[in-house]
Amino acid sequence: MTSKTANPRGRRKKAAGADTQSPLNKDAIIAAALALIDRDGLDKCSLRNLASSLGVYPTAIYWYVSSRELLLSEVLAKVLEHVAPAPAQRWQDYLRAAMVNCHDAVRLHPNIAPLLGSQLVSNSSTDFTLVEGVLAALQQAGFSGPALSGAYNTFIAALAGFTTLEYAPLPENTEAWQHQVQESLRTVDPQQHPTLARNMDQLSNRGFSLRWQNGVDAALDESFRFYVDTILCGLETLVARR
Amino acid sequence: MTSKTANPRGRRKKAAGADTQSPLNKDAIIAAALALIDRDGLDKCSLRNLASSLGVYPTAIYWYVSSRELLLSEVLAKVLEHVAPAPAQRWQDYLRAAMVNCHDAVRLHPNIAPLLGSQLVSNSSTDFTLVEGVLAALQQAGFSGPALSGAYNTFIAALAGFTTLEYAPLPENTEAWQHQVQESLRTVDPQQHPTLARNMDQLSNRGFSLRWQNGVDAALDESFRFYVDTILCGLETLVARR
DNA sequence: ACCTGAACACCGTTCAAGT
DNA sequence: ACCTGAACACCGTTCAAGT
Repeated sequence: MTSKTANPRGRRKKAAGADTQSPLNKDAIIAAALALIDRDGLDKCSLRNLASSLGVYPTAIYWYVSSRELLLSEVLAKVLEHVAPAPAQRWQDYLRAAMVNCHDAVRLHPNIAPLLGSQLVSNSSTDFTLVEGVLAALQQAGFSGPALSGAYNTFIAALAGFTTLEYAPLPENTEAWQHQVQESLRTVDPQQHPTLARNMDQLSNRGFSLRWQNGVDAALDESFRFYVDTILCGLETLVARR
Repeated sequence: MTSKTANPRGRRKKAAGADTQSPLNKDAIIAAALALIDRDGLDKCSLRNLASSLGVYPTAIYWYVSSRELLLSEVLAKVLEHVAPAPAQRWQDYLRAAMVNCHDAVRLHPNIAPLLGSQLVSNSSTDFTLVEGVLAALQQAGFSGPALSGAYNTFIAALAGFTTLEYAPLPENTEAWQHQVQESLRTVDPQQHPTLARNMDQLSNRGFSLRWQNGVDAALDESFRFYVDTILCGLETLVARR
């Protein structure tokens, strides 16, 4: 790699996998950050690595973005750009589509999963499309007043919950840690944990906290469908009780 | 503060809020880490700050703990130590108690919330008490085979989901950011987002992604009860359909 | 066995300076 | 307006050395 200071013309440096040397702008920074996250993971997306991939000095990024935290929240917003579904006849279809869209979006960029659990709250992108859509669907379902906000928070939590866990990064000790988990599952005491022992074949590497791979290597699509059904059935039943 | 190198006797240094100078051990390290997280937040819990609070050199901690990541997962395990409820007659009561216990545990240590979303998966503490209890409850409910693992993953995801979001850390710009959120809520277009506009008084600072405070300053207890009801109703309805 | 102390390879962010 | 370049105050982790 060439030295950073050996750049006498002041021209944009050419990094290894750098994109075009077009003028820097916010969208290009966000796109490059997402590419870096997809390739190397969330904590490898430092401002220094990001700047290097863009062929600029680290501090140049601060002209367009005020902090790493806000940059990452914009990356998440970009990933979730199109999760708000098209209007649907049945409110159940709208909510189901939102959950599936969110799941699909994160599956394409699994390394942003930790952001889903901690930044979805502070989205604030003034884009209330999904918020309005979910509220309208829940109101159509029959929720109003305090129950509407309860149902809304329930749904948003459900939207993030499963997917956050499914793609949560597992320890990097891929060698030792994986065998340790497998060993602890193999030595489960059937006296002490009978239900676990009896269903081990179904749960091994498929159940949360019983896995040594995450959703990238061991998808949980069947459980996700069950999860979506549970949320929608729960909302249906609750609204019928009023 | 006294210099770190001015410690000629080799005695334990006395830090500002340090505990007893008892011999270092894993439990003391975990307890000190949790105290530091409670006081200053998750990312202020560096090995260096932690060591300083224990009156030792940063690298001393590595004798007891192999990495910061595993230390934090042990801190989470300690916080969730007693979430597994006592056996209950009705499976619904067991699952509800587990969710309430988890919520209560995190409420006491809200700054660990991000760990809940990303480390609960890799618990691996060989403590399968909760896993077995949840599986037994779901089997008692009537789930078996693939549906059991679907129900299990659904419940674990539900266990972490709401609480993770409720206590997720919001941007530190408490001055500017809070007003920005409030302003964007005040200027919501009733034409474009009618349901949101009509229910703004219920949702302002109470709805996810419509808040400028997190669960510490603005609890969401009512929504949480709604959420628990939704999960349990959903599972009840799904099992009845089989 | 347990801890010190130096060192390595990083971080995010601020700020003055260039063009 | 936009970027460079140096600097500040940090990081996690490794490893040799002490006791």
